[in-house]
Formats: sequence, structure tokens, C-alpha cells
Amino acid sequence: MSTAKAEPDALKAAARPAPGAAAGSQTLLRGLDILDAVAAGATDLAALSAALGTTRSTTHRLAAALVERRYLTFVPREGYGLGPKLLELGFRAQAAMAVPQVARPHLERLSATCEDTIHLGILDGEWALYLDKIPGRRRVEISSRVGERQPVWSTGLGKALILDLDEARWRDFYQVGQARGARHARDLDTWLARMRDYASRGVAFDHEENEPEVRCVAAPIRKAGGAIVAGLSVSSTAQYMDEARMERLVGEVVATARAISRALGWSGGG
Amino acid sequence: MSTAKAEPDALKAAARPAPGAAAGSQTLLRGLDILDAVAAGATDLAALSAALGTTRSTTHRLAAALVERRYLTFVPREGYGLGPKLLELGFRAQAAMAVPQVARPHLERLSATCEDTIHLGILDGEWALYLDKIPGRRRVEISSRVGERQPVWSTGLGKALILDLDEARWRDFYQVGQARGARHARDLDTWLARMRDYASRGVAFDHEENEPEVRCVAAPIRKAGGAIVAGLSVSSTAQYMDEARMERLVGEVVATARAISRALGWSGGG
DNA sequence: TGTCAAATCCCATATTTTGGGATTTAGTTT
DNA sequence: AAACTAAATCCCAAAATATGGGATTTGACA
Repeated sequence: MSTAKAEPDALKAAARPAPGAAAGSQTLLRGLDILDAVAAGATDLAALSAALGTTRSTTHRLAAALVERRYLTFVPREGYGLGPKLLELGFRAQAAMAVPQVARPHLERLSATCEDTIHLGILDGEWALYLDKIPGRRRVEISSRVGERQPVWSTGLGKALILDLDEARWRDFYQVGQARGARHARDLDTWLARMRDYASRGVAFDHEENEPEVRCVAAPIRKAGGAIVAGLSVSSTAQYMDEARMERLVGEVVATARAISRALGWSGGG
Repeated sequence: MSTAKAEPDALKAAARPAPGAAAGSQTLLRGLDILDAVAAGATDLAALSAALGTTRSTTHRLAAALVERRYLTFVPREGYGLGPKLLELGFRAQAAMAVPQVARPHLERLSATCEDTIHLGILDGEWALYLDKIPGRRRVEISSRVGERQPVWSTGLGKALILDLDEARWRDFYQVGQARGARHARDLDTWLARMRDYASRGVAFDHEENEPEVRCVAAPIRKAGGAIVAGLSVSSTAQYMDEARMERLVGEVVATARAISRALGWSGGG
């Protein structure tokens, strides 16, 4: 039941087939697919049915269950939308992680002095996962979302998160990135050389490696004992982020990361 | 398949049987129940099985699907936790609503001058739904969560949301509240008299009607045209909120609500 | 009042889920 | 170091559940 319908392409993501996925929960998975479809912009039953490849009947039953549980909202003329239950669980999920709580005020302080987008994130397997974000106040905004994942090897935040690992691990992250089809691949040796430099300075940069025109300065956050538990980055478009400014930001970014680390119980820091 | 198991009672909420619920999606609903159970503190398969009343097998399959879709996290020694996908969808749900976006900076400004908990909410059927919250900085904190619902008739925020309705509607909200077993019921006439007073002043109070010891001052937020689209409240415990302070807060709260209304395009406001 | 599109409901069929129990994985004890 | 324990994970026949075609209702609009 291919879904290559007319879909405005706004409903891009939502890869249904599932990789080596766990089968045996079709109904549950379809329900979750509905959440994805709604998040991607589907608003009526027809769009949902098309996205799932199921009949109106089935789609309606699933959607109705989600509405009843407040995972979706439904307004007769308007259609479906993400529901308050997701708000609740989302904020709970964030609250369950200690780092964002502690970091928030520090991020806000940093945000007050720079006009750019600030991200807080952790390492999630082979990805960098955003846990919090303070939008910048420039005319152009970095389009990222809390809960989203970005490649480790190409983002400043990602590189900050793996600063302490050895070169073998660095290679792994680089290769995973290449395998997933890196957009602006650089050769491994250059990348490793930069990583060594970043590691020795305790900061990481992103010179438009992940996204053209987007640059950032990032630093690792450490918990008691010194292990890296999170990272912090300041991002902006190239026009606001020339080399000189990136260097000027380093002090602030590192200082903020250190302050958060201290709040988490890390007393080190030559 | 009755669920009257041993449940440690820590997993209180999660009323399974579902009221006049939509049947025909057992698997999906059970999956959602798992999310609730994890949110309520269950961390291992045994706890989840107990909460759902299903066997380890079934529970495991559902949980595995949720983990695969990142709605849950699973760490061998630690157990299950709410996953990053919920973060993503939660923040998206919030972003989909325009009001929180516009209101945030104003709420933060208000928060800077008062030490108390600030809530932003909208009317959701017969409930007041919290869309955003800035925690207070007092020793005791108001335990509320974004995404949660509270009765309209007994909360300051709720009353602010229905300030423009006529008396017949007010009665409806009051009666729904009574039907649901109000805790500190007041007689209808007194309540209506107060509502009239609130409506004429453009503020609403909560004198420990919803929760003993919790008081608040609330004001409605209006969109272009003047219709109430949201509300704003400042809450604290009685010890920090005597009558005098509540009166003193009115100006600030109303001013903030007005500022947000103006940002939403409302130009009215005698 | 009539028309049309979308949502909602119904029910026999067959596909999907279920759960008992076997197996594997890790951490702890002897 | 090997046996023990607890929890997670996997397997498969039986049975309950979800499915979707089509009928019906709802409500906006003419």
C-alpha cells in the first residue's frame, strides 16, 4: 500500500515501513503513525487514511481513540491537531531529565547577552538530541525542535558531546555519518585534526558542516566526576557568525557550560 | 479482562476501564496506558504488567514498540522512561498554539517581579487547560503541569476564561463542577455574585476554592475582536497571598494580560 | 429545503494479538 | 569461577481483536 499520493510533500518524514522493526503491534504502531501524520500537518480523515494506507473506518477508529485519550484534538470544521496529553507527557519527559532543569537559568542568562539560538542537548546513541532551545532574536531563525536529533559528526553540539572519546570512537561517529549520506562531507583526516584541536581547547565549532549558512560554537557540560553529560551550543547564520565573532563567543559559551557543570556537581576544570 | 490486580497504588490514576470510551483499539489503548504507567513512575516490565493487567509477553511487545518509536527509553539496569519523541511532539503541540509563543516573554517579565507561580491557560471544553507555566521561587511550589486540566468554576484561571459568558453559562460550569464532586462547594448564589464582581473588574480570584492554601489572581487575555482566548494567573500559598497582596497584584496581572492581548491584535480595553 | 462532503457507525470475516512457557542475558552469591 | 536468580526476550497455536466495505448521520452551504 504505497503512500506516494499527492501529499504536498509536507508529510515527508513518517517513514512507515520501519527498519528491522518490532512487529506484532500493528494497531499501536498505526496509532503512533497517526500522531506523526498530524504532526506533519494532516488535518482530516482523508489525509490520515492516505498517510497510513488504511481505510476511513480503521483510521477513524484509531484517531477517535487518540482523541478520547487527548493525544489529539478534533474540531469539526478544523480537523485534527496534536492534543494536550502530548504537552503533558512532553513536559514530563523533559522534567524527568535533571540537566535541562539545572541548565535553564544559565541558558537564559547567555541568551540575554547574545541574540542567537541556544541549544542544550545530550548524546542519544549515534545522535545529538536537543533537550531545550532558546530561539534567537535575529531575523532568520534556526529551524530546530526540542526532541529532534541531528548527526553527531557534523554539528557543533554533537562534536562537543564526544570531545572526550578516543580517536577510534571519533572515526565511528564519522563513518556512521558518512554512511547516512553526509551532505558536505570532508575527508576524515581533516575532520580528525579539527576534533583534536577542539578537544584540546574544550570547545567545538560547526562551520556550516551540517547545514549551509549555519555556524555554531559549542561546549561540553560535565557532571560530578568530569564525564560529559550534555552540551551547549550557540548557533546563527553565517552573516552573524564570522570567524572573529565565533572566537569572541568562545569565552562566554565555555563559561556558561562550566557554570552548568558546577551546578551539576563538577568541581574540576583546570 | 478485569484489571483489579494488586497495583501498589502508587500507580493510582490511569483509570483504565474508560468511561463511555471508544472500544475497538485495545492494542493502541494499552500502548497509551503504558505511557501513563511510565509517567506515573513504573520502570520495569513487572510494574507495567501489573498496571495494565496483561502478561509479561504482551506488555513487553507493546513497550518494545514504544521504545522503537522513541516514545519510551529503555536502559537495561534502569528500566523504562519517557522518550524523546514525547518531548518533540509535546513542544510541537505547544508551538501549534499561537498564544503561548506570544505570551512567553510577557510571562517571564511578570515572573521577574513576583516570586510566584504563573500559569497560562485556555478553555478546553469544561476544563481549564494549562499551556505554559513558570514555577515560583517560594519554598513551597504549586504542583501543576503543563497539559493538565483543572475545573473551571473553582480556579482563578478558569473563572477568568469565562468572564464574558452570561449567567446561564456560568451556572452550567458551576453545576458541572458540583456534579464532579466539588471539594469546597460554595452555594451557587454566592459564587454567581462573585463572578459578577470579577466580570465587572476584569479580574478573577481564587480564594482556596480549588485547593486549600492555594490562592490566585487571574485575568483574561483577548484576541483581535475582543474575545477571550486565554487566561493568565499568579498563584501562591495563603501565607504569601493575603487579601492585601492579592489586591496589589491585580494591577500587574491585568497589565500583563493586556500587553499579551495587544500583542495578539486586540486594540480595545477601556 | 435540497445537495454534498466528511465523519461516524455496523458487522461478518480473517488477520492480528495474546499469553504460557522456553530461552537468553546480566548481575549476584557461594 | 561456576552456579544461582531475576528480569528481559522470544516462540507459536489458539482465540479474541481489528479490519474495511458499505450504510447512516451530521452539518455546512446553496
